Amino acid sequence: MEEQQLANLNQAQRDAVLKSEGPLLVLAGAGTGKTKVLTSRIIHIINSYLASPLQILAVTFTNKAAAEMKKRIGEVIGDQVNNLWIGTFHSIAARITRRHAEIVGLKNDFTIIDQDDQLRLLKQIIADFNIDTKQFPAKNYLNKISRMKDLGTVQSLQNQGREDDSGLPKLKDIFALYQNRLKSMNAADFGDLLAYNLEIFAKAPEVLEQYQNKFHYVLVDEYQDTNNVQYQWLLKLAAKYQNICAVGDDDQSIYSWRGANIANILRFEKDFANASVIRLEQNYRSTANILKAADSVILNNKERHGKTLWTEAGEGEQVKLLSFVDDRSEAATITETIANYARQRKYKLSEAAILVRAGYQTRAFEEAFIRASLPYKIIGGLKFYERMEVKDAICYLRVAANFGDDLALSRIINVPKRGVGDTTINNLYQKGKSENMSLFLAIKDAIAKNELKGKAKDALKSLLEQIEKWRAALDNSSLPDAAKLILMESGYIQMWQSENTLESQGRIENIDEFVGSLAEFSNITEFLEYVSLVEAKEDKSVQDAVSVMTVHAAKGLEFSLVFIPGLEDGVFPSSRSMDERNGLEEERRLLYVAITRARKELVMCYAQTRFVFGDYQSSMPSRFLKELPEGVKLVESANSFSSGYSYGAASRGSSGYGSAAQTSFAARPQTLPDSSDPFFGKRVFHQKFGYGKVVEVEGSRLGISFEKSGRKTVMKDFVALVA
DNA sequence: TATTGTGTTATTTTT
DNA sequence: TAACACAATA
Repeated sequence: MEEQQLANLNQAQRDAVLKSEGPLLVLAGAGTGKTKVLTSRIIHIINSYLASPLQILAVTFTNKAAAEMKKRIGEVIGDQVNNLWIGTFHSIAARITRRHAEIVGLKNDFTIIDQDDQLRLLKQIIADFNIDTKQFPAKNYLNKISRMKDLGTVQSLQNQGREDDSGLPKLKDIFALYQNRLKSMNAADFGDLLAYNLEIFAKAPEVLEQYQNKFHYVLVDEYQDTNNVQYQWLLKLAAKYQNICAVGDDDQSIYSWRGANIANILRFEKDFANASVIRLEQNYRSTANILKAADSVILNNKERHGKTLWTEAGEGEQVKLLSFVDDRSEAATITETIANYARQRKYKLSEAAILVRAGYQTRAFEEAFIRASLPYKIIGGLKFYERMEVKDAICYLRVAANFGDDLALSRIINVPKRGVGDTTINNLYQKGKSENMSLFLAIKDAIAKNELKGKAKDALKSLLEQIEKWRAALDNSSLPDAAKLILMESGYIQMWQSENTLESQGRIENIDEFVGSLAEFSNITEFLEYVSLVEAKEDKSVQDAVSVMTVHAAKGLEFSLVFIPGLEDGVFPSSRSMDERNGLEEERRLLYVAITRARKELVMCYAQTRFVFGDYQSSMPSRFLKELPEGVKLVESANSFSSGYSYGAASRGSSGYGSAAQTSFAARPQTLPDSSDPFFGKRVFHQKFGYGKVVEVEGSRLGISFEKSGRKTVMKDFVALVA
């Protein structure tokens, strides 16, 4: 059994599995079998009796990754898998916090609030502060507070006499109030879960010791994405046995804006004495050409351990680079290419993916796919439990389950409309605050003391009565039955029914699905824990469809055929990143992630002009394209006039503008501004911008002062000289 | 209180 | 463009 496990591994993988003692960093490149190593390692530890499952801690970032590992391990060791401490950072931290909640001033049934609730709460708090919310939106406070929790800089804010560097007025006070309110609601946000663990460990060393003694082996997935608090947490838990195995890829660190600190993986050997480092460099996913492209891009980064992926697979198809006049022809041609491949049975639709830098780019593809009637799915966006109607429904349940849940109550108090306006709600909220009672009790009190008038009074009175009745329903009937009753009696379903649009019908369907899904839970608490920490199951509605998603969302996935559109300065790399510190390195890693998703074919594209936020923007090809290896050819200068959308025009265009066809874009030497160029100073015509005069020439790029649209930079191939 | 109009502003989002 | 917040109004 043991030998069979090891026989499936290459030398480096085997080394990583067998080196069970002491700190180990496994630098696992894309597609090198990192999950295999993690699972084999755990199986090896158990089967060699180095430790029992209860003594192993394995943390991931996503439920998906945790579930995958659990499944693979379970296939070998059976039910024992359930004794492992395996899960996301947040779920394990929640588990520990619940056990010792009293140490941090919570009850063990505290609720975990999501971003929506966080924002709602912050808005309430900020409202009392006379802050210009235009200049300083609550969102900014939320971001800052989350980041502080990730980075563990909360203490420094509290201890400092002066305000912090964020420029957000009263941040310190608002933060303090925010924490107070959470505490009094017996609630914690995501950042708190980890932070409370550290607080527990600090306040109760015997508790820390208990866990340190318990966990003989600690394993971490995606180590490059850990934030400072997670890092401290791991350091503490692994302190006694020092058997920490961190698996990750510094080249795939793409979440710094969420607090991930790439330094954690870069300085691993300094943090842990006698640490070993093993590199997994044999790639089982992509062709040699794709790996070459990935490597030659990432080589330009300085902040990295350095590794080179290789494969036993052949060269494969050449990586392609396409250029377009605009984003619509880009989308049209990509769509057509995928459709052709599918028709030829070369790739199934589900084997193709379009990876974009930013969400707004998906729209052009959505339109193109609808036009071509090709099945597609946009991955990302709202998750099931985040949809408005589902959240509303959940909040009804939350209020019924817990009258003190102010956040949930304030969400549904006037949905459907009950004639309870902002002023009423605000007054009640103030009353609750000054008399130190929940919103629910404040309303009750106000009704008893006759402090409300007419419409609002009657509406709130009956709402309160209903809520109390619903609590009984929750106690006495099954979860789906209770939910059905609540959503009917509250008038919530009726509200959507009377709207009677396609959209509202969809919402009702979602509500039905939501109610049905409740059957899997035995009580409301169990369900609420599930929604707060576990993402909804995957959308299984469309099977064979092209995937369109952001590069971030594609991490960890693979596709035979990958398109990366929008490779222009300002899109990829994004304009914001270009002036952020270390921004470009992270963008480059992002591109590296995108490239390494491809198994067989990779097509990269850029467009001359792009319709962004209501008007046309012209842009230069991405600076990263210069970093591609020589073999990557601009194979086709594909043009079409967006007005026609015609595929015929696209192919005609490619012969008409063939001058770029044979040029190796990436290999072309950098040229300096050239005033001797034949274009310089000439009057030219551009399809989109009309007539203009060339005022600057840099290689194939022309700076043109257009008569109508002003100064733009465009590629030489897209303008024609006029007499 | 609810509706309508105006202005502002646009990355990435594992829990 | 389109989504959102907020102010002015019915």
